[in-house]
Amino acid sequence: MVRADLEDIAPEALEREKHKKREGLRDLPGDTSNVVLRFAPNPNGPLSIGHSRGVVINSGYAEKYDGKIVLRFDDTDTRVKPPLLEAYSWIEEDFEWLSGRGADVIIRASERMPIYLKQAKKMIAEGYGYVCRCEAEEFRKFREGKLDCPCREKKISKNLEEWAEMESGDLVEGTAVVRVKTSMSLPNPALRDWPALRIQHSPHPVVGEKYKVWPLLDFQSAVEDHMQGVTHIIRGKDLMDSTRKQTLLYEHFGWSYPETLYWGRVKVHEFGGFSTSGMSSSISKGEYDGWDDPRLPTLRALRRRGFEPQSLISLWSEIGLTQKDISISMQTLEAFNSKNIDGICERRFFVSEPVRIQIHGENIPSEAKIARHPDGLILGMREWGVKNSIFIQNEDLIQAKLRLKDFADIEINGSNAQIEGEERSDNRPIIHWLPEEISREAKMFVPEGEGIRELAGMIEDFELTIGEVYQFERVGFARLVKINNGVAELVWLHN
RNA sequence: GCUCCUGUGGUGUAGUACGGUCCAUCAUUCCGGGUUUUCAUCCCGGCGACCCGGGUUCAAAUCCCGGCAGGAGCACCA
Repeated sequence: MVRADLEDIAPEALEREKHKKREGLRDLPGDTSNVVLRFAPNPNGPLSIGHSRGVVINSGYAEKYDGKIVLRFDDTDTRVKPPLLEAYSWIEEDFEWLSGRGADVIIRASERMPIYLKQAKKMIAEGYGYVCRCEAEEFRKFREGKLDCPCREKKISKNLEEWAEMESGDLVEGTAVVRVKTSMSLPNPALRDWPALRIQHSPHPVVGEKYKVWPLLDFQSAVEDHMQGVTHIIRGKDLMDSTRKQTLLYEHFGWSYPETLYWGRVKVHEFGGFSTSGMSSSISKGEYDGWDDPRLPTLRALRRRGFEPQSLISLWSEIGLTQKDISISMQTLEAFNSKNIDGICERRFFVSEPVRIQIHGENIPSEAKIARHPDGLILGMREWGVKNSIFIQNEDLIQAKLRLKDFADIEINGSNAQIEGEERSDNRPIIHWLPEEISREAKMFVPEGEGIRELAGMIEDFELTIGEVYQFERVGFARLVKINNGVAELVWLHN
């Protein structure tokens, strides 16, 4: 009835935008007039592909709302995940490479300790925090049984006294912790009097032995987000309870908690269980060459192989911000990358497992010209001098009649090839090849399972630039990383 | 055990707040074809999905209830 009326009055009102996929990032909730976002990694290694989601999504929103982004190093643990001094600048570089710009504000939690310590003392003084002397195991029982820990009822003055002992270093590690006094009867056990600061006497790589008490993530992060005026927190949904814990703290301090969004767990099919600390120890054991080893899921490795930052941006934008736990494949990233680089990569030949053959014929052309790029996106030709001796791939040798790309039709007999004509005369297979004079020894490193396969071959020695990604025709994309004793070293990218 | 999150083709995603026009979008993979002196790029076509069971309703991917499955937190890690 209503619908029938509408059809008369305003038929366009019934038109619904269907069959359309939403483009770009979903709108941010809340006040978006002055967006401040943050990206907060632990500086215990360079950024990995997993971190890249945070960089891409946060920078995407910063751009969308003309907001600011804070890069904060959460380096308040010297024991379990100790900071790596070099990692701070690595991360800044990785961030800039990926987002195309530096962060608006860069801070290290370790440099902001006075603020956290002051806030902790305030919390204790106001009776919202207390020094708990229970052992971890002991407290676990109280938490599980919804029982108050005896330390909970201590007088504020006593708590402040013990806090002073913690700060001064008089208390040894493990003998005291500052807890936020929420409630022990909360249905969610994670929120019951959660720990905010603990004693750590081991030196910090940045500030040394200056501090004896260090905040845990939930406390440090909560305080710092407020100090920086963060309006929107985008974090993994494994940190949902952090939001709940921190909200309780904010309520106590009379602050208002930022809008919070979450993403789910991401697994990259090709990279099973890599953790920053795991990679770190594998590298020091010599199992990998370094953080940019092509088998590693670090941004440095992807960069070294030849991935463009735009490809990561496309990937994460396509995935968007969802709370689903997902499992993605490098194939998807590679598809984006192929599209991004195909038009800008010069073509070259790489003859793997080369076989030398002699070419014979009446009038062998003395030179060959092959386009730098087949679609003319890059102008110009690769020009070679040609004599009798050439290399072709061992696997191409089995064919009898072949065409040497952009050169001549041939027929192979043993290790000799007869030229049948320069023009293409039929649709015999076309292979890539190299005159001996233009060939340079090369090694291509192809990650394969746990190891790296070293593919020996000859690379076309025509205007090679170190650091450049080339598309090797009929082979795939690879990056020229160096020329070592005359041997070109290539790192495989993808097909 | 307690608390929480998520379930749309092989993978990822749109649609779900306001139920219909959704025989369900787009990307990627895969399959087939076209262009191409690369097994690249590009173009065309195809296969393929609403976790299950009830309920409400003329009508459910969408609302309700109950299952099931996957993931996370309950660290003196981040």
